Amino acid sequence: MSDRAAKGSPTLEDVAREAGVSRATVSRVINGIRNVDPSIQDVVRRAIAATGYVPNRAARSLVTRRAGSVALVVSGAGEDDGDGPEAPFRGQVLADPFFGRISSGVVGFLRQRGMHPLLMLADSTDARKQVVSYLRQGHADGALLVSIHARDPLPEMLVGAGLPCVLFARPPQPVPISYVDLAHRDGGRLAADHLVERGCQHIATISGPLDVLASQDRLAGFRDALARHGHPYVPCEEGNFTLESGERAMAALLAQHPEVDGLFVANDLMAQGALHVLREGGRKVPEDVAVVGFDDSSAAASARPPLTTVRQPIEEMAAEMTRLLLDRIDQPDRRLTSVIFEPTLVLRQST
Amino acid sequence: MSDRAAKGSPTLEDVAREAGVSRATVSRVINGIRNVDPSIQDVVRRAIAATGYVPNRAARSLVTRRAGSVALVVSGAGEDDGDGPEAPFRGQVLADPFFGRISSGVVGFLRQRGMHPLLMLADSTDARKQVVSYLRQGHADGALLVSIHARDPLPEMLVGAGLPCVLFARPPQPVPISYVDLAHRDGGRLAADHLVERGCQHIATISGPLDVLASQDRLAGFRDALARHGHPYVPCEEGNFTLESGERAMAALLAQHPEVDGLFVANDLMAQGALHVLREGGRKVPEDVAVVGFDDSSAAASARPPLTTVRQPIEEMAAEMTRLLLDRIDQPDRRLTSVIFEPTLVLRQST
DNA sequence: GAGCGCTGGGAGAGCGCTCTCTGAGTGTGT
DNA sequence: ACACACTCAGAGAGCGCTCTCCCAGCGCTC
Repeated sequence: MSDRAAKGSPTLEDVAREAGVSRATVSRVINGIRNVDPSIQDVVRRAIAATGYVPNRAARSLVTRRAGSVALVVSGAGEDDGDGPEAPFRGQVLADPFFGRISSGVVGFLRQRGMHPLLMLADSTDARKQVVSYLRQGHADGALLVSIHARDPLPEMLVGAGLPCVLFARPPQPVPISYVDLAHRDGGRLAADHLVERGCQHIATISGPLDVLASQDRLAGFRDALARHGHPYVPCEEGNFTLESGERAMAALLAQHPEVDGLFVANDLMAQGALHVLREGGRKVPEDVAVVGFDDSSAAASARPPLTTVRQPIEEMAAEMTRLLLDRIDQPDRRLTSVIFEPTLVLRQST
Repeated sequence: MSDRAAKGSPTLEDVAREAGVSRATVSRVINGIRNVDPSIQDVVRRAIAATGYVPNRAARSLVTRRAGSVALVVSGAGEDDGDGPEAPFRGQVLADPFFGRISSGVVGFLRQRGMHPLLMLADSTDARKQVVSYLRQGHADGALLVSIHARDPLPEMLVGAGLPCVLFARPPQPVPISYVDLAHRDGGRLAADHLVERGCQHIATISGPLDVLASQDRLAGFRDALARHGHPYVPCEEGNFTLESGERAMAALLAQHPEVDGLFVANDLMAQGALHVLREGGRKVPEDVAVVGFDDSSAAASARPPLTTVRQPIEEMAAEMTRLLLDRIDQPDRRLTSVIFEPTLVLRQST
């Protein structure tokens, strides 16, 4: 007790002495490997408890060459660079609940394995380099990558550095990386089927930015389904996923197509903006116009009326992404695998 | 090149050989210590570039006894325990934009020092134990603690384990820990002064849960200021920071005090709920009722009308919290310091 | 010119762990 | 009875780095 206090925390050696066995045996017990006599296991475990031993992570990973942790990297938001280092809060990416739900899923999954993610932001060329070099130092065994926009070079940089890596969402260019994604087309289809079923005759949509794959797919799925239902033409305004852009798009739609009675909006935040404009325009939702959102974010529940919306199982997707990464770290040679999740329709009062 | 590929990544030894100096010298150059001849520094740097050397984090922290990273721990949300481990997504804490803004501030500050936080959730007794043991293994040199509610035992557990630690928000019980906090009373005062100045005569408030220190302080500051302005009595309904509770509280307030023409709500989300109820009740905001929120969250900007609100500089607070922790890690013996931030009033259309 | 401090660099001892190798002890087959 | 396999535990060599010695060289004082 006293000498331990002087020497810092107890080591394997201390436990071994306490238990009257060798370091190797204690190590075996701790890592649960090979055949150790049960009675000796007991003695060792008692010694561990007595000394209050905790394995030293650095020493362990020095020899195993494993960090025992993974990084959660949020990338993008800085295609254009040359940004000053004096902008530490630039980009509210982390404050986006979408990202929060991903963290939730990742943390929830990792903790079951006694792990915790390293949170990193890669929003400029410099930051991306820093991330790669940091990971190469062995701070993490792999990376979970949430990329904000197209043409992000980070996935390739990580693969180039030999780091296991899984993406959230399919990469725009084909890169040999595992990923999880949502069947966005099916989400669009769900919305379309629902609006038709509700009896809407004049259906329009507000899409996300069309350089984003997910936006394209949601729109395509929506249009395809409507075409099958006999609506070959669907008015569409493009937004950029913000509330204001939703308001703008709705106003434009209303001006050009005042007869609209059914609306699909590519995310909940824009849908909330659309609701504002519809209300100001004197349209009742859902009586005059039925509105379907996308994501099932908190904005959907807090909108008035609450939004019917296409739900992405983000937490489950994030958990699966994490599982894929851990698998890959364990077996680097295994074939790449990707998992596509199906969206579901959440019915609320807006339709 | 070829032998390096065979042996994994290059080590100090490799760089030393390439540069024709000793390991120690290379180490000195990398860590920028002591006097190394500039010409030799140059040679070494070239050798580092040539070999593509990256220092091995594990080896380094084994000898320095420093992890070189800190943990961001979100605690609480599980006073009551005995929860099954099968609930990985329980608690949407991480999806809360409030927490997102904290992460943003922390990450933004740390990255300037080439560091990244470890994200941990401590929402049950088991999880808290796991967190402490994980940190004791040396995964991080200290913890940033965001505690969700009162009587969280984690701060004391961490201090007990000898881990440097800084809290976001003042601990309910006096614990010898540094913290950052907002002058919540001043926030309440700002709201009161503003409503009085706007000419409101019948002022009411919706408070947060009154077992939370911040809620108490906001209410007390609000009441004190109103009393000074000659409003000794202020109707108050207690909410729990959710949208629904804001709706409920507003309905109750409206029923008992239909004459209300000024309202202070202890957070933006509840204020948004209040706005819904006011609109349904046919009251115009701000003409009939002026509404002030708290936080300046995204809900404030997306509300209709946009909310006048008391702004917490969360990112700055988080950055300062991080600075305090790093200071403490560097100089463990230094006196505890805490920093209180002043709120500001953000004027929008709701008043 | 002997003694001194001061600077620049090398040698080498670990940090705490894992893991291979070795060897003692215990069955099992013929 | 002996060879052989098999189980279990210890010895010891590192993993890659830092950091404390230690020593060589140089310029200075007296």
